[in-house]
Amino acid sequence: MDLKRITARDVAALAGVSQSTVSYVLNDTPTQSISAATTERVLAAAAELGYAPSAAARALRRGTSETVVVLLPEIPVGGTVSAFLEQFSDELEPHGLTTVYRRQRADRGLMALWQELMPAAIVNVFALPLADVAKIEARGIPIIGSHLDSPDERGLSMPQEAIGQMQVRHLAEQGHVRIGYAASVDPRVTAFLKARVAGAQQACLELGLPAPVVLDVAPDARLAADAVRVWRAVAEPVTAICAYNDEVAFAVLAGLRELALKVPQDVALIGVDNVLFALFADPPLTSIDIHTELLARQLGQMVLSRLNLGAPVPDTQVAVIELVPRAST
Amino acid sequence: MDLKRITARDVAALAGVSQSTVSYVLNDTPTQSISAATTERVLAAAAELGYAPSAAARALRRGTSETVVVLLPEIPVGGTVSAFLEQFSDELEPHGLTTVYRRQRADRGLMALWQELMPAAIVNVFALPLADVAKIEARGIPIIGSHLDSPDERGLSMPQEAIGQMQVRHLAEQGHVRIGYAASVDPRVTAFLKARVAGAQQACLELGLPAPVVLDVAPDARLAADAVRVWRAVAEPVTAICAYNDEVAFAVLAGLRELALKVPQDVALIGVDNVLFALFADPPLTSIDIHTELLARQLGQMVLSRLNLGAPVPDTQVAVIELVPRAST
DNA sequence: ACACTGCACTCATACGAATAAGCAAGTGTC
DNA sequence: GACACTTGCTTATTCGTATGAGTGCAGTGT
Repeated sequence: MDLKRITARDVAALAGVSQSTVSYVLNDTPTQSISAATTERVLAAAAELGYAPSAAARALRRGTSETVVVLLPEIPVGGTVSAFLEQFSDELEPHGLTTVYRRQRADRGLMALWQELMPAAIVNVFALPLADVAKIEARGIPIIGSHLDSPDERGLSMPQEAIGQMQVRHLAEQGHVRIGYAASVDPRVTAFLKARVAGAQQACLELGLPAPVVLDVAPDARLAADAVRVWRAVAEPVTAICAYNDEVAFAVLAGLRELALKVPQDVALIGVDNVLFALFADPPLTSIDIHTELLARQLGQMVLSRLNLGAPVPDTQVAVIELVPRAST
Repeated sequence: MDLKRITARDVAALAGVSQSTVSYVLNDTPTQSISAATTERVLAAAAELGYAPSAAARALRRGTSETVVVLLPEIPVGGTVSAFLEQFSDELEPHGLTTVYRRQRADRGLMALWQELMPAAIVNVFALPLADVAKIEARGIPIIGSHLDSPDERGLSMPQEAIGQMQVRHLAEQGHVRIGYAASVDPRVTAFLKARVAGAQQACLELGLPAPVVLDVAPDARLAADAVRVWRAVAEPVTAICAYNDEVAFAVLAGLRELALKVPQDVALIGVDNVLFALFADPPLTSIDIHTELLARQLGQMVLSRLNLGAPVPDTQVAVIELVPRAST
């Protein structure tokens, strides 16, 4: 069988040097100087044999792998988040880092994960046990993330509040006063929902508007129509609705259509995510575009800089969300 | 520093046995019998110390890791596919397998990947160099996948042709004869597009209908309207349109709206993916639901059975696509 | 009393790469 | 010409686990 693992020793034999030399050459070890001639011979031999170092052996020896673990909540995530994750892994790939997604099981703690995978870094999107975080960071493994519910958040904060604020501000600019908020009933997004609602409330407060009327809107046209009736039934009816995202906005739109309300004349509507479908809604749906590629780059840079693989992250906060005004407002 | 790696030797010391015994107990090694008392002591010690075996050391020793690599085409994928991938990794996780996604770079071949990661299995969604496949499978590493363009496909075949067929058959049942096909202009999906169009053509042939009129539809309402004009301009105008997916269908819908054509009276429309938005379209959009969770389970079972971790896959082909009829047809 | 067969362990080694330590040859210094 | 110092390598060891090859001991057969 011609299929044998090609090791550094094979490369060494072909190049006529020792295995150590191969390692020094391929890693460009700064503490060891190697002549140009030898370097070239080793590289040629490695290329000829198609040598690829074993990730396992390297990880074992170094005590840390080239893996970045992203800890996800137990519940699956959709569209925007998965696009973000994909782009994030694209950021790390050029630096030889492999991204691994892990649903954090309740029974296995952070320490077990560290021992098992020896990750180069850990990225989290929810709060972690602080004691474990401290221990692991003491070991030199950066933990980067957005602690949605922790006040002392370092690392990336997805601008959830800013989204709600931007929605309300846009509607206020159009002259709306009584604003409704269409909440998602999906339990997996409650953390995001809370933050966005809070942002909307804050913006109303700042602008001197009455607090937004928050109603749940299930993905069903008839139920959405019921919600719309509630918004319209009060003395000073709601004239503009912020939806948690474009899906909810579409449900509201269907509800409005059922009640023969005109958009935006009777009620204005704004979503979040700027999905392609928003462009083709009737009327086209105003939305908030979340630039996941920027967020991903930012998070990627944070990880890389903490691993000394990239430039330090500039402090400048780029605008990662953008209003996309269309006919629905 | 209280943060030291906990090794099998630590567990052994606490349980009063040798490191080998710990390994035998934890792996339930069939060739070695261990008394019940010792087993219990070891397990207790491991639990107390929070021991987790090092994936790297295990992979190095065994020559194969607990990683399943999914090879993706160079170009990013969206919605349905990423849902599928997520569900796929959920299938493998309970068996201790970690799923890793890799964009296959042109310069690094299969062999390099194998050497680097020593995967337990490889899953591919496009054709691979057959020579490398043979070599790696000879090494006992299953390669499972759908070779979209290879005739001898084993493993999973996403039923792309069946999708086009199902669309046409449904429209034919409604009495439509002249059928249009709205193609996506996105170059990253050409492989899927071709297969779906082929399925539609085949169905037309079988049903004795004229071949479908295939037109590109860019994500733009005006351009979509242009396409609709073409479909309607001929002597026997198209009365029903299959869209590549729901996004394209929405664009077509916007084009139809622009031309004040009634759906489904003037033109019927059917999409693919059954996104939530389809439910809220005006009129609600008939679509094809792809049961990604079933596909993912099927592929997961294939992998597990090839790794002798699960029951052999039953031959029964479950229906992974389903027509969701709504008002648009 | 003897070898003989499991049983339940321990010992020692290998996986492949990284790296500390060693070492020969050359280079410069006074 | 003896000294340290640098360059360019090699040798030996280590990471943590799995596993083949023993080893001691209780029980069984003759």
